[in-house]
Amino acid sequence: MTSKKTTLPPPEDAAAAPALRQGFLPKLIGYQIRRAHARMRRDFNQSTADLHLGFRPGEVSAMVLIIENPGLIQIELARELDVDKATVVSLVDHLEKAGLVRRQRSTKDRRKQALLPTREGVRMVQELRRLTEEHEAHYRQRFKDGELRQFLDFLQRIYQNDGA
Amino acid sequence: MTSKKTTLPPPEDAAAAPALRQGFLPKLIGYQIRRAHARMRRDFNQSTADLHLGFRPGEVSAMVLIIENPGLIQIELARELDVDKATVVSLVDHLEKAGLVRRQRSTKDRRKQALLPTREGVRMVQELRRLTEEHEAHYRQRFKDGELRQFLDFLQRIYQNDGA
DNA sequence: TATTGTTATACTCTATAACTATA
DNA sequence: TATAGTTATAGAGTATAACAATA
Repeated sequence: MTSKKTTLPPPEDAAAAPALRQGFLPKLIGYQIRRAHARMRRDFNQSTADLHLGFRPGEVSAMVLIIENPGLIQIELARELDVDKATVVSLVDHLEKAGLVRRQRSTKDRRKQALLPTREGVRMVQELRRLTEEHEAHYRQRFKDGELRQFLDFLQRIYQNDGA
Repeated sequence: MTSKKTTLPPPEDAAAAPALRQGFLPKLIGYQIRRAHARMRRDFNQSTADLHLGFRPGEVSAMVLIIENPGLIQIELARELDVDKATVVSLVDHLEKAGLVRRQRSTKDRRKQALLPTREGVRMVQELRRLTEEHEAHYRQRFKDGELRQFLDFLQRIYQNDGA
């Protein structure tokens, strides 16, 4: 799937080790979700690096949100991404330097920075979308249609904190 | 659930914003898993911080694996945690300084460092287990029994990379 | 006073590369 | 030569605190 140039050991080389006892870990949502996330993130980063794109998951999300909601202000982006406003500043700095978005002070409320995609930004998201879908396909194929819908729903239940 | 002392915006304050358009993001496993993981990790860290324990998810996993497999060597721990061996060195350093594990050179193969829990380590894991189960309960309650089993199975499908 | 954005700073997590010692 | 562990270093990702401009 990806070109492995790392020093990481081959994961789950079935014949290699006699399988460790994991105690109560496998029953923990937190444990399983951490491993699954780390696996996907590493694969994704490797994929973008292979194409000399160097985009990270959070940047793709931000670009999509800006394109879908042109004029989005930074504080709203922070809320949507569930990160601090200071984190968004450096994220947008990076996207702006790459020529993918531009900031525009709101004339109504001059505290606000509206975010707008550039033409290059729109083009890049199209490319990143193709890459992302390709990456996703490797994982989606492990699920039947109904299972995928349910999996996404389960993940959303974790994110939504009303029940907590 | 946790004492919020951060500057993060209140997440999902339903009445606050008119809900952004998310484009294709919600259909992405990668997007949903990233958000879900970030939410759980933040809550967990906050919980341990509140108790002045300061343990992170990866450390709990490592401690459980060492207790369940006394004499585990570092390279095996790295493989199980799916991280580089250098990462394990600093992880074990931390646990050793906290008095929870000790290293013991293998006499058979003096390259290997066997990891053994201290009495204090065993005691700490009992405490961390209680904390972890309490933390998990907030999320588990959003799932029926069958759903939880299926959710854990789905997450494992992501982690296992044979199908990729 | 409260909000938006910014800067400065720091901490966690993790990887890579180069090294030592052992096999 | 290959493996286990270590050290040094660096980068991504994120948070906190203090601040300026604006409301």
